[in-house]
Amino acid sequence: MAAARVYKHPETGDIAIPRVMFALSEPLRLSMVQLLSERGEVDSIELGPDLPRSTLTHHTSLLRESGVVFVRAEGRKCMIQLRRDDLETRFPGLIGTVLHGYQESNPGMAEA
Amino acid sequence: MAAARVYKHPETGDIAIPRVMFALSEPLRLSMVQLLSERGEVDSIELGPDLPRSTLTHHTSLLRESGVVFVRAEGRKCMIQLRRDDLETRFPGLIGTVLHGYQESNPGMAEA
DNA sequence: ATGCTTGTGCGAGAATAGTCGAACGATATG
DNA sequence: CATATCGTTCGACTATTCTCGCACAAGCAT
Repeated sequence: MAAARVYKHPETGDIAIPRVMFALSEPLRLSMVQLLSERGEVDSIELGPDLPRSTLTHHTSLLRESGVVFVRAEGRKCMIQLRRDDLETRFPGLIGTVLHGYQESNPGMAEA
Repeated sequence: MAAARVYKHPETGDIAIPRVMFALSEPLRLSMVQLLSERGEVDSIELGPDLPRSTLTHHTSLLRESGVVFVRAEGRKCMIQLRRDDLETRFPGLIGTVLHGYQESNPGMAEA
């Protein structure tokens, strides 16, 4: 039986640069994307274990709707990963340079 | 004699990626940066000839304070240009891929 | 069946962002 | 000197975003 929760994602061609830029303009979401870049697919709870659940849902929804991440339900979990290939297709090098710039100012985050 | 208006710009090292992403997340500012990319230094009025002047100032100030552009006064004019070299230093390839992505969805803008 | 875990959606409050008119000041022109 | 041009600032209004408590529902364990 299909998962109860099915998530809608924009088609690769419909990913809009202003929305991607906006999604990556908030430090909290930037840190989430940084973590996804390192770890591949994770349970969304790992992106903000101390956040209130509605705050976490708000940000993961924005990342999904902007086309930055894929989300799929796995039982009651919510698995999330970077849409790296689609973002590379549409905006080559964007994620790499943004995360590199991010790590320059937040070097300690990688160990978290 | 020095220009009456002297503009403050962040040092290259102080340009923060979230602020750059934010500056480039608004379609109006994206179109301004697209135009600067093509024409080099221009009178700021060329970025939005039909905009109310306070709206134009609001956006040009945000672009300057985020580190995306250089601004200098020339008499009563306001000359503005992309900080291309500094942005390439800090975030290699960012501007190129963002503007390429922007033009994919707004092909007619180049002739404006 | 009950209890726990986790996500979602609603709604509220606070903060931020976008728009822009009006007033003012500096520069340039007549 | 008067007028025109253009930028800035203030303040107001509207819109959007961020945070998050609460209630509810689905999945899982007991």
